[in-house]
This record gives sequence, structure tokens and C-alpha cells, in this order.
Amino acid sequence: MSGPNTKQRILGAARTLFAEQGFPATSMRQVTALAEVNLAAVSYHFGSKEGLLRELVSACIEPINSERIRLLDEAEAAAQGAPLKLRDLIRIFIEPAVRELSENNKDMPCVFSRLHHEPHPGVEAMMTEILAPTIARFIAASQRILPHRSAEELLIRGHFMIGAMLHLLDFKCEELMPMPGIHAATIADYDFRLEQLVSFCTAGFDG
Amino acid sequence: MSGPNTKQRILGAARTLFAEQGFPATSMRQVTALAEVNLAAVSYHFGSKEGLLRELVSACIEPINSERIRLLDEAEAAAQGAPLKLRDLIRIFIEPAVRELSENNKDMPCVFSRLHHEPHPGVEAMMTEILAPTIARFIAASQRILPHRSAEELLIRGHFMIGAMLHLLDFKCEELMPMPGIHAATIADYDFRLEQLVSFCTAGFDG
DNA sequence: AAACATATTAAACGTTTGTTTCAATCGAAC
DNA sequence: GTTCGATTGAAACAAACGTTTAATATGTTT
Repeated sequence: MSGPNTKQRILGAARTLFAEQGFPATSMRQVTALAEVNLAAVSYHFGSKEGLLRELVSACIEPINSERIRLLDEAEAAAQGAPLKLRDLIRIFIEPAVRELSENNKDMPCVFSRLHHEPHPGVEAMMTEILAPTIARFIAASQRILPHRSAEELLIRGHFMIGAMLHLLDFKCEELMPMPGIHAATIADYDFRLEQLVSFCTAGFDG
Repeated sequence: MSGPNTKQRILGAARTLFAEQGFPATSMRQVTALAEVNLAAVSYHFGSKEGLLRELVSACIEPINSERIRLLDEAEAAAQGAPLKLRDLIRIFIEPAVRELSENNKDMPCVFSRLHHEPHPGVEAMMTEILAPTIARFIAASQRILPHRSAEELLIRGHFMIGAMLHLLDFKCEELMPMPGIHAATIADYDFRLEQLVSFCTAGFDG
């Protein structure tokens, strides 16, 4: 029994728990208990714990990534061969990920961030496989904007941008916030975060 | 028997394995096998698996952190009350961590990075406890340098800097590198990485 | 109504986990 | 040389792990 869609419930519970505890520390019994389904349902629907992870990974990454491609296609078509503005390019890369933070499930970006750092070999390969075309296009576009910078400089700065973005996605406002003179609500605001990150990376890329 | 110093061997093995696989995915049997010591030695010397983690955390963080404090004291004394240069302040924060990458055990920065993202509650508390004074001083110093920026802006940009730095520390050159026209040796060079990161963050902080 | 693939259940599978036990061994102080 | 605390060794502990099994229920097709 257990509700109309067992598979979706498992995915939802896994998303929450993987975000909170990480993949290796989360047991299938925790997942199925939270999803209120039978333990064997994971093996039945996903084959294994790793199969569940792989399906969750694509569900997390694919939408963000294809939105990036879509925005990039759109912007490059509108530019008609001219280089994009650096700030626009960076926003195209960052905004789809940060937007998940405010719109959809708030666990998703946290999983997204954690997966980037997950030492699990299958996940690493999957991430790079999905992200490689996007990164290649991003580097190419940035080379047209900043022709005086070497490919190595742009690549490593792209990595800095990803690191800053992931750290923001994984950022719980409650943690480091007992600081004097800090208005927590300001930092919690998604638009503030997004604009700050875009500004930081835009300046950093050409700095 | 098992060598002159069982405790050190366990710490070394744990550092390697935690860096490769993360804390939850690493078993005590793996650690003691690599360290070539008896399984019970972990409980004897560290009380528990978590005790081992906690001791490893301080061993990883403390030297980096106290070096930051030392450099900051030194620079502020030399400045005689005048604000530091932004680039110098950022270098003070970044260089001690990146230097571990080139000088000491190459696993250490990877653990350091991974610990920042470890959802383990005890570790999170420990990290913030150790890092809080340093971050507070860094924010205060940056406020003197960039008085036109709000405390919220500086705090969140400090977070971006930490994210970029951690992502660099966790960065394995072999992973994303099969890219056309990229000279891998350039990116592998620690001085190149450090200078790029300092430039990126310096520009980003005031961008 | 009978047959069917699909889905869910409860129970158990064999392993592996972190930790403990207790005897054996070590290294110095007396 | 003996005593004593500190350390190591081999073995076992209960608990939790991912996965599998066989039986039951469900809903659709003949």
C-alpha cells in the first residue's frame, strides 16, 4: 500500500536524508522509515542503494544543467556572434543552481553540493559526465569575453566559482551566524546571496 | 609491537583514508590494517572512532589556523594601526591552507576540505569553534579595509572565499583535465594555484 | 472468473560495523 | 629479578548494514 507512488516517496526521503547526513552515513532503513514504505522497495525499484543514489543524482543535476544550456543557447543567439557580457555568462551558470534554493525543495541544492564532494567513485564519474559539456561551453564563452586570459587561468577560476557556489548552496544560515552586528535576515535572502555571488565571481574572473 | 608509535600510525592511516573515502565510509578495520596495528588500538588510544576523528580534526586545523593568527598579528603590528592591503589580508587567510598542499602530507588539505562539508554534528561544532576567532578577526580587518561594504556583504564574501579555497584544496588535477588546449602542469603548480586564488578573491571581495 | 505481471509485505540472509573482553607482553622502577 | 602500569594481541560481542527470499496483495488483461 503505502501511498500512491512508492518510488517518489523513496526519492524524496533519500533527498532529505542524503542532504542531512550524506550518502554513506544514511541507511536504507532510515530512508524507508521516513518514506513509510517497506525496506525491500528500494531494491525492487532501484536495484540497490547505489542505484537509488544514481537516480537521485540525475534528478538533482539534470534540471539545473539543462537550464544552463538553455539560457546559454538563448543568450548566444541573442548576441548574434558577439561575446556575451561576463556578468551575464556567470549569472547563467550560477542562477539555475541558486534558484533551486529558493523555489523547489530546499534539500536539493544541499545534495547537489554534497555530491560534488562525495568521494564515491561512481558519483564522481556521473557528475563529470553530466557537467562536462556545460563546463566546456562555459570556458569557450569566457575565452571569447576575456581573450587576454589563458585557458588555464579561466579553467581554474571557473573552479573557484564552482567552489564558491557550492559552499553557498551548502550554507546553513544558523551555523556561523552568532556574530555581532550581522543582520541574519539579509544573508538568508536568496536574491541577496545570488547578487553577491554573481558580483564576487564577475570581479574575480577578471581580477 | 607494530612500530614505535601506534598512535601516530593510526592518525596517518586515518588521514589517508578519510581523505580518500570520507569519514563515514571508512571502517576502523581499514584504518588499522593500513596502519598495521591491532584493531583494539583505536579504542584504546582514542576511545572511539569519533574520538579519532576529533583528534585528527584538531591536528589538521590547528596548525593552519594558528599560522593565520600569527601572520595576522605580524602584519597588523607592522601596519601600526593602518588598514592592511586587501590582497595581503586575503593571502594571510589562504596561504597557510594552500601551503599544506605543497609542503606537508598531500592528504591533509583534502581532509581539511572534506571536513568542512562533513555533516557530522560533532565535527561541525568543532570546526566552527576552532575557526570562529580567526573568522571574526578576518571580518574585522576587512571592514577596516573596505568600510563602504556592509558587514553582511563582507561575511558572505568571506564564505565565497572559503568555498573557492576548499574546492581548490579538494581539487584532483586528473579529474576534469581531459580538456583540449589545457596545459595540465600549469594548473598542477601550487604557486600558480595560490596566486590565481588570491587574485580571484581579492578582486571578488571588492567587486 | 481465471490468469497475469506488477507491487508490497514480513522475515531472514550473510556480512560488516564499532566496541569490548581478557590474557599476553612490554618497559621501566624498585 | 620482581612488580606494576601501560600497551598490544586474538577473539568475540551485539547491533546494524544492504540485500534476498517467498508469500501475499493489487490491478489489469484475457
